[in-house]
Amino acid sequence: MTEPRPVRLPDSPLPITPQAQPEADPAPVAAGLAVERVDTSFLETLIGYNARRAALTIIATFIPRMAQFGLRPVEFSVLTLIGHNPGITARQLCATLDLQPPNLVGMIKGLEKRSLLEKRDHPSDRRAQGLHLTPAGESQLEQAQATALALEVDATPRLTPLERVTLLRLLRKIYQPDH
Amino acid sequence: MTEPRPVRLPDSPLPITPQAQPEADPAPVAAGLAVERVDTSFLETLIGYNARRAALTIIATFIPRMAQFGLRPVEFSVLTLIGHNPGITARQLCATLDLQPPNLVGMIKGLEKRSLLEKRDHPSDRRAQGLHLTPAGESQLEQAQATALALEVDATPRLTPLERVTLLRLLRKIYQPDH
DNA sequence: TATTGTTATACTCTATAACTATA
DNA sequence: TATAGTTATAGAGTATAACAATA
Repeated sequence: MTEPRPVRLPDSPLPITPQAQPEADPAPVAAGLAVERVDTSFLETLIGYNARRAALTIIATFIPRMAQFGLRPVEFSVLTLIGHNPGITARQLCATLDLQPPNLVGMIKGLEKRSLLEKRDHPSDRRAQGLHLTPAGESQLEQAQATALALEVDATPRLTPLERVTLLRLLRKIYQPDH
Repeated sequence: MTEPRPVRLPDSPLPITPQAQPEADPAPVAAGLAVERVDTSFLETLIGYNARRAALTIIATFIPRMAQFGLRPVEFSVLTLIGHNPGITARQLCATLDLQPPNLVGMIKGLEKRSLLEKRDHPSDRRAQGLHLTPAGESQLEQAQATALALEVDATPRLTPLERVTLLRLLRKIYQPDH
């Protein structure tokens, strides 16, 4: 077995500088030295890694604060889109939020059972149903949206208003390829 | 039942401009009009929503390209950290990547069975084990890292190099509160 | 023939409780 | 008493196949 060797890449965009390694020991220690500070420099060069970590951080604040409304992240998105788009269909929700139709069925059913939304006949397609908020749903959504705006700022306290705008613009460029 | 009313917030950071609504109809249509273009303006003001959508977009490219190495996103992160931090413990991996220890056990076991990493005695704590890549693991990791760097650029074609640097910096400010 | 909504189902991911060996 | 690693298990999230009604 060879001496543990830090991985290096030829084209790394940032210098990869691992911990100082133990010099060759006269009495070789099979286990090596303990790691004191974890080097995360390579992962931090990856947008996917950083975006995922940031999203999970905000969601970790979102979930407990939205629990008062009984809304999980995707349920909040669904309710928001119905509120701003009365008569939207399940198919349109799936396309907009990148959901699989079977996974939306139970969600709609639950929100309907809680009297937050209702299905109506679609005006031109008898296969489809238009989704509409009830007055209770609209009231709930208004409070939930205010909570969402406030918690986002609380969850990202180190971002300035300008940085927020910049960040939103760059993130949209990733998942909206044709805008 | 009242006329469908678009939700408005007093303090919305961006103007919320829903679709033009149907004027009051002399013969009231219970179902309303169909939605033509979905208004997502409110969700697009939320960093959490945009970060999640962007992360999922990149991961959707990551998964099929990393399948050739049999590495899923978290497995790639684990292998990377072990490669750059020989002797790191499971506890340190969990703390760094925000994983639950029980969820790491099977992953380590699988990577060990594939001879990509090995456990060694920890030099000072007999409860813990130091994790090290095998030569096969290091080789695999080098190729996987090169693939990860390339696919990120492919998955975010509309970002300039400067925008990438800016985005990484802002995302890190979210999930690294004390840097 | 294609699409909307649906059911059933399976697979992955994540979280909690409880245990052991050691610090 | 606290911590590192582990087991078992439950829940949430996500994916595919197949179907009825309608386009």
